[in-house]
Amino acid sequence: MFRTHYCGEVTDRLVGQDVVLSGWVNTRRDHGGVFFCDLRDITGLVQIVFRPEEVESEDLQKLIHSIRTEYVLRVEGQVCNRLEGAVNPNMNTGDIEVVISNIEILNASKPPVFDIENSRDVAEDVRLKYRYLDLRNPKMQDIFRKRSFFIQAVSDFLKKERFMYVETPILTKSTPEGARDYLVPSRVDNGAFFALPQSPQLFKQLLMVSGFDRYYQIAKCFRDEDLRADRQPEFTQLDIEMSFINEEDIYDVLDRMIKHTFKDFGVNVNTPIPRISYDESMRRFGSDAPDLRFEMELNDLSDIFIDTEFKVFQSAEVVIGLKVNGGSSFSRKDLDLLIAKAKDLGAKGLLWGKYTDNGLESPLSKFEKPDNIDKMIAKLEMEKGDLVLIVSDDKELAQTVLGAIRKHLAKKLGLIDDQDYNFVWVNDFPLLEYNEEECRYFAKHHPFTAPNVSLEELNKMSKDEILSVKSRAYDIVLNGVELGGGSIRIHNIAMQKKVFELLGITESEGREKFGFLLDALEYGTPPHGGIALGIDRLIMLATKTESIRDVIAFPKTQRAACPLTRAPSHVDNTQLMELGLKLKEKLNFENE
RNA sequence: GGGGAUGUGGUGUAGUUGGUUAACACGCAGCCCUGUCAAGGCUGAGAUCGCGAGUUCGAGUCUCGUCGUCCCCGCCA
Repeated sequence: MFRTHYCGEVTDRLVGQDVVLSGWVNTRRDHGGVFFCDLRDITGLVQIVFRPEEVESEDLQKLIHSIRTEYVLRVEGQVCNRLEGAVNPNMNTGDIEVVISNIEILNASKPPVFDIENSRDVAEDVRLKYRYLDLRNPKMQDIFRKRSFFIQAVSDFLKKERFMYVETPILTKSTPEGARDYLVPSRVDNGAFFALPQSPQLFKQLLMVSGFDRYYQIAKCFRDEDLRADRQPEFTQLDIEMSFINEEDIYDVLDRMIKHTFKDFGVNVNTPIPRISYDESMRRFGSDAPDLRFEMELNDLSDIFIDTEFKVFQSAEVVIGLKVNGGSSFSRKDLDLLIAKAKDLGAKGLLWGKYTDNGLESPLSKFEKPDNIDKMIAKLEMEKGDLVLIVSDDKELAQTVLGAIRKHLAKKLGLIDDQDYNFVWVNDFPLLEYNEEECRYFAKHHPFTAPNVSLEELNKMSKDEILSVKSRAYDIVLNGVELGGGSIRIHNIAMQKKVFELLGITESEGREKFGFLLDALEYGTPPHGGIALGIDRLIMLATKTESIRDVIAFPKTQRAACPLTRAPSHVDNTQLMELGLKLKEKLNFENE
């Protein structure tokens, strides 16, 4: 028997009892005679004491002094109250200790590459190379415990709501829209490739066609795009789909699910979760994932400057201002940094104005009528000491740039209460967006999202009118981070064909890429819709971690590699030949 | 593809305007030590400063290139 109790659960109620514990040596304090050791397992630490006078065997004494950090031990002993003055209030089990009668080294350990307790301060590539050591850190284990509890709470909730868990293929078909696919070559059909799913989107729709009614899955998804602090090529979604529902049913189930599951994080979520339209969110917050934990809204100043003689304003679609309370204390350098940031985000520039006792100190004063400046100050309700930041540009760009600056400043100025969990639904997205580079329309969500107009209406519309059509898509946003999104799907073949047409997907292309879906739509597809939540991001927010890598047990580095396994790796030619593959010769510029 | 940051014993850091034996803490090894919990004391080992080239009498320090890691833009929901 390896244990009767877990280390962190040895309490003063067990005083006098004999226990068996197993775990790792967290720290050891060897006094030559008496020997202390904090033994660690998944539940925490407990101090074990070895007193030489209580053990006769000299071999055992030798063994004890050979114990090193991270050795794996099995100990037998008696739970005792600690001696007077020896209680450790910083330890959960600090009022007791286990006095050892026997000890067994189950396994030795090389000295750990880094200090387990402080592993989070170690360079990340080292942590990832020795991830199994990094994950011994209790803070890391706590993250994964929360992650696990969340998944279990979700499953419990969805079970009660009559959802069925179904697994969908990992080896599937490459589809044109969306992110770059990860490809897997077929051995049986050389030259053909599977793709790893970017999401189980089409399969869950097919399950609705099958009459499964309500489906969910903890689904691994793969997207071969560049990584970020909150983006991994392989990530996990909570994928949900429901039949015979509309948006309200989605909002209802998700509101209750989020409330239920966030209880585990000690967070009370007020429901119903408020909703905001895409247009309003862009207008007020400059983002389709607004952070509502603080105010500081964007303000459209276009009408004030309608008669401007300032060329920059004349040529722009909109003039948008962002008032920063107390911002006139910003230094020239602060402002330069903001200007650089704005330009980095694609703005042509960023104007500023400090409202002080001398009026508005601003580069704008040279060019703009005093009257207009006064109107702006009035509209923004500026007070002495405030700052205004102005971007004039195309509408979406100006909004996005100021939206990013808004978030940046809120962080910098400490406007955000980090105990706050602010959920919001964003809906009424445009159905389509125009891509300038490829000169065609793309689905804002994906090509299977239902428009919120009927097919008859859609057929009657001009190109311009169609651009203003909204979709039945929705995103759930937490603290300015898009947690997930979904939509009511198209369940009618004619509508699906129409949307493909709008997207420039030809009849034959649609048939080739999505033929199975088009077929299915003709066999009695129920109205349906769903949503997918990014589990990794959700756990990041719930555990207040800065990096998605902290909530994934074995994550990839920015170059999409795994320092632990050294994947991806080269394979030998036999393997390639079986797959009908040959590597392109590497170009060699040795003799320059 | 672009911009930025960074790389010094096992780990975390220091290293002044280029100057000779690269410092400190933790860890590690040996010895001592019976109440510690960052145990303590003594002794010791361990880095040619990511790699390559260059400038220089002399490079951890300057220049260029390269590789890794991280952040951001593009890309991606």
